[in-house]
Amino acid sequence: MNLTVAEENYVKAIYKLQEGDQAVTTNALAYELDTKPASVTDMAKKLKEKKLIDYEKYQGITLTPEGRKTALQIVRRHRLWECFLVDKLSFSWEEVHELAEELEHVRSEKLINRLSDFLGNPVIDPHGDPIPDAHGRMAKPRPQTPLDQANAKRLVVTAVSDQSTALLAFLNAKGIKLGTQLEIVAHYEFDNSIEIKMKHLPSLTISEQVAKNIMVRPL
Amino acid sequence: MNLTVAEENYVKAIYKLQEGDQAVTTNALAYELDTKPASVTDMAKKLKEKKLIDYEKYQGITLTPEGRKTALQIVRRHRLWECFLVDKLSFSWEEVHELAEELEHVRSEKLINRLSDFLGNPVIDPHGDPIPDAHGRMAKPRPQTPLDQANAKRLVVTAVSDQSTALLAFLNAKGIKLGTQLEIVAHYEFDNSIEIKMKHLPSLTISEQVAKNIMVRPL
DNA sequence: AATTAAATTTAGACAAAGCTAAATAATAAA
DNA sequence: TTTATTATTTAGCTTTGTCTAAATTTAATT
Repeated sequence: MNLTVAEENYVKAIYKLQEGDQAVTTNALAYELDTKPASVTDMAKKLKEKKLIDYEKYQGITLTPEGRKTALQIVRRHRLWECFLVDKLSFSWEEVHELAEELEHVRSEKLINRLSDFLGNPVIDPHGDPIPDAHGRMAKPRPQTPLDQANAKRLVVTAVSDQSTALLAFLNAKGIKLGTQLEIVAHYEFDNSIEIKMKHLPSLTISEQVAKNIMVRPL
Repeated sequence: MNLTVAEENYVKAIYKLQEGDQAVTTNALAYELDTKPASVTDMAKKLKEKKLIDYEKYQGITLTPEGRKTALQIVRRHRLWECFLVDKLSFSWEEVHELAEELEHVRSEKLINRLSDFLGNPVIDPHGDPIPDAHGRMAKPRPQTPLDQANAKRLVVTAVSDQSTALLAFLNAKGIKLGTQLEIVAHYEFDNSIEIKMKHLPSLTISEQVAKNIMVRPL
């Protein structure tokens, strides 16, 4: 099936938002893709036509098996390019997302399989996310929660989910990166902030807004 | 300046067709881009607006200095990706054109400069064409003529200019590739064919049509 | 159950990039 | 220098992906 770049981006976003079998809402998708709900409705009709999603008016969106397969291909391409940029071209992990976002739309099985071989068939990308293989099989993402929902005290950063350049640059400035160990000092409900502490550094207060995008697992 | 993929393709094609100061015609550009003259006229107006070309009704198209700079950036990206695909991912030279055609539209100076470093800053691509450096400077293409216009007898293949997949596959089947040495046995005017001979192989007849796209230099 | 609020969809419009068919300009031929 | 031919442009339409504003449906709250 020949998809446009826009269609691929929708499929990828639906995959990202679809937890389990819950349908993705029009609004959530519009927010994720930085577009308007009306545009999402339009595209939903097209993707349904192409049998990539199940969609009934007002009922939200879920990927079909075919749609899921497509999404996994795109995710594979994205994550392999991220590996390439970091491992071979010495980019830092917070720089690669936007570039991979473009490179992922070059559709060639042969290219991507050779790229994978060239990189030694990696199974996780620089953000700690697993890479689907050529058949769409992928390691289960390690149990991770957003930092604002973590209950354990001592944690390690495993990924950053909403990969806007601004956020990544912010984290970089604070010295927070993949593998960073930190502990939660306090969670202030009254102003939605979290105080964290990293070794050898003074403690640091961040907003829940930011914390939501930092994925961690217990150490 | 932010160009669309279509605009980049036009600029690149104009660069390719513009020999010296001669203006490129609407028809030639339409043929090169596999589109219609009316579409070229439309795009010419946009590119003039963006100051990438000089264009007056019925007078043909030439690149402005700014347009030439843009074209050289695109050519640089294209040729570096071709090197990457051949040198690092083991593609053969006739496979890479279409992939590079897509990769070239990922616009990032940093990416392309790092890619160049990673490849050892090559100065010619797998087709034998020179690669512009980061400032748009490029070695003069070596003196080469299309095979149908060669006067010397003993020749070496330096490039293939019209890089359609069909043509490249045809040449591959015949064993003609970059660096192949051959001699012209005879040029038959009456049916526009050329008989050539490669070492250790029986002689071979090809059409002028094909020969036009094989660039050679005297050996 | 009725009303309000929120989410979603429809209707109509726009920009980009292309097309066809018709009109016009430039060039070549008689 | 007319006429015929070829090249180019214009006019109007199509598709893709987006938008805003209005209408409608679903969900939440009285």
